[in-house]
Amino acid sequence: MTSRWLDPIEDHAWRGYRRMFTLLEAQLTRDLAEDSDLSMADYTVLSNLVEAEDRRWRMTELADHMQWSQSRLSHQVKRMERRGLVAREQFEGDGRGAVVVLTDAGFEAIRVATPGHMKAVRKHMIDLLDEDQLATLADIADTVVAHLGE
Amino acid sequence: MTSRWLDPIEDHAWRGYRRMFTLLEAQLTRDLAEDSDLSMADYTVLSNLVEAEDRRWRMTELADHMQWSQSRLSHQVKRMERRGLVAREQFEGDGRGAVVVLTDAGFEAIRVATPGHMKAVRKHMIDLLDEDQLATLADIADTVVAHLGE
DNA sequence: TCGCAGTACTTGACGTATCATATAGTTGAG
DNA sequence: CTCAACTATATGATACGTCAAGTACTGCGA
Repeated sequence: MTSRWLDPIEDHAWRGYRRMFTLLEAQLTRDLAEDSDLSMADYTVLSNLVEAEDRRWRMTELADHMQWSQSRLSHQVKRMERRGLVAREQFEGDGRGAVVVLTDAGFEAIRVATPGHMKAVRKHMIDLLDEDQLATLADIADTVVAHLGE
Repeated sequence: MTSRWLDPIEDHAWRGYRRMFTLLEAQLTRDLAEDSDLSMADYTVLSNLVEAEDRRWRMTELADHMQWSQSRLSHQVKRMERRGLVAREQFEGDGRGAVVVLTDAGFEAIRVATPGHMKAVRKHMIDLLDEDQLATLADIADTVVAHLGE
């Protein structure tokens, strides 16, 4: 059924991409869980907060930045709040607004987890590729993201 | 925090890849849901069954082939069975074995869904890339999959 | 042929993602 | 100044995915 829709090169690229991301996601999730008690979702939220000024971010803006739905972020933050990784504050100047803040525990959690996680990213993907491949991957991603994007 | 772990090209490739796959997955899921009542998981299972001889596959082998856990497949099949897309049969010759079979309804569902889905795959990814990029993407995927693989 | 280790699969609990809906605060037209 | 439309966020239902545990059958050594 495939050859009707994609030629061999396209098919190879598409199936390969699908398989790669399935496996990679599973592996990174496992590695991260092993030495950190964090899920990929936790890690993503925490790393964005760490990179932010003042370790805080307004809900909507963070959701946009991460390209998550507001609902997804809201649920995620609720779970993380329960575990003490983040806290919520009122946004000054707009009674509807909420701000997520990285707690000390959250900061500590990602500080500890990052070296291992980035090692895994290298091991399972980045270090397997040469510079041309990395550059092409970046191009591909930019192209696709620009098309879907914003 | 990034530059400590990845150089600029690596970082660009990595963040780009993550963003691409987040957006692409979401878009394909939405497109598929719009004209088919199928999730990506449904679609994947159905398309593997369609490609199989006799429209059937033993659980373990299908799970291996798709690189899914048995549990994941079992849950998915249960949900699909409930909707009449697949059926389960006993595996002859081993009382423990189970076989998933594509029903007529399941066949019809994927027959109808495939053109639109493949159009979306082209539109949001394949047709955006030139032949070199596709070939490189296939290489990258093969490399990563071989590393993680089997 | 007994019994136990191993294999095939299912189930339950829980975290995660989506959509639809609810709630509360804001803003602008009149 | 009021109210309807809009925005920011939260929540409930349900689908999805993982891990751990359970059930049931197989096969093999003693």
